[in-house]
Amino acid sequence: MDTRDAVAALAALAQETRLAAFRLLVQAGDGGLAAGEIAQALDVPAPTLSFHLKELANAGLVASRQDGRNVIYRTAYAAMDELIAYLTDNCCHGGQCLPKTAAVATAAKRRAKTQERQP
Amino acid sequence: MDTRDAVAALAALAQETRLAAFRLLVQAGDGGLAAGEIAQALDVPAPTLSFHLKELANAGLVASRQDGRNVIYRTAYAAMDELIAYLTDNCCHGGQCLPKTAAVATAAKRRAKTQERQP
DNA sequence: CACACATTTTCACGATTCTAGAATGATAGA
DNA sequence: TCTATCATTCTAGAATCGTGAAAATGTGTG
Repeated sequence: MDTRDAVAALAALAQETRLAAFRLLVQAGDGGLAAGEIAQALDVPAPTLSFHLKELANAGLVASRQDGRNVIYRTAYAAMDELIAYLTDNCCHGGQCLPKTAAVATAAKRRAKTQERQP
Repeated sequence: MDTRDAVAALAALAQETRLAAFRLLVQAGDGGLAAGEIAQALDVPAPTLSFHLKELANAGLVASRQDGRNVIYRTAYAAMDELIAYLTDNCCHGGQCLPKTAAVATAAKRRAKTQERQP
């Protein structure tokens, strides 16, 4: 994940409704949630939610699939993982944040070598 | 760190110039950097940088101190740690992101009990 | 095919954010 | 005190973002 992607992911999460929607999807797990369910749970008009889900999708943080006439959204854990790896690696130089987070920084570096997931 | 703080921190980092400044400060380490040095390094006009540094400071991600006629900024590692803890805890439910990041989630929970740093 | 329903797209408006020139405040040295 | 330097605040214009009504698209059912 490069800086451009990181800024996009951070911007996607830096909005109350979107963060709430994302957290809801994380809670929902791999099964995901229909757009309507999210809209109802968050008490947000459908068009507004659709706008935000699109933002999250553009940032690669969620994926969608059609299920009948519903659209099911689910979190893309890989993207979230990459974001956290970016933060621990670039913004916690040498694991200065917390001793325990240093372990992740190294995991992040290892991931960087493996590279290429989602095109 | 509650959701409000998390959104503020994410918003603070979700901007190219601010993320670049923050990364620079992380690289600089505990010694920090003068506002002018950052402005020069990033090739950004002083008023623009000042605006962004203020945003970072408001989000609690950086701290400043006066040193002669310079103002030295340094990263507030605790805040960054809390942000990462929030993300791993709330957006990687059960460490689904990556096996290795699960360790951090537990560290985050442990931190939550310890609580209270910076007022 | 016609209908009902879920979602997305389009559009317009107001609010917020980003940018940088000009002016102001603070500090050190002559 | 005067001057130079560094940083911030003031200000205004441009750009971006968030919102929700109305219309359009797609999907399953009768």
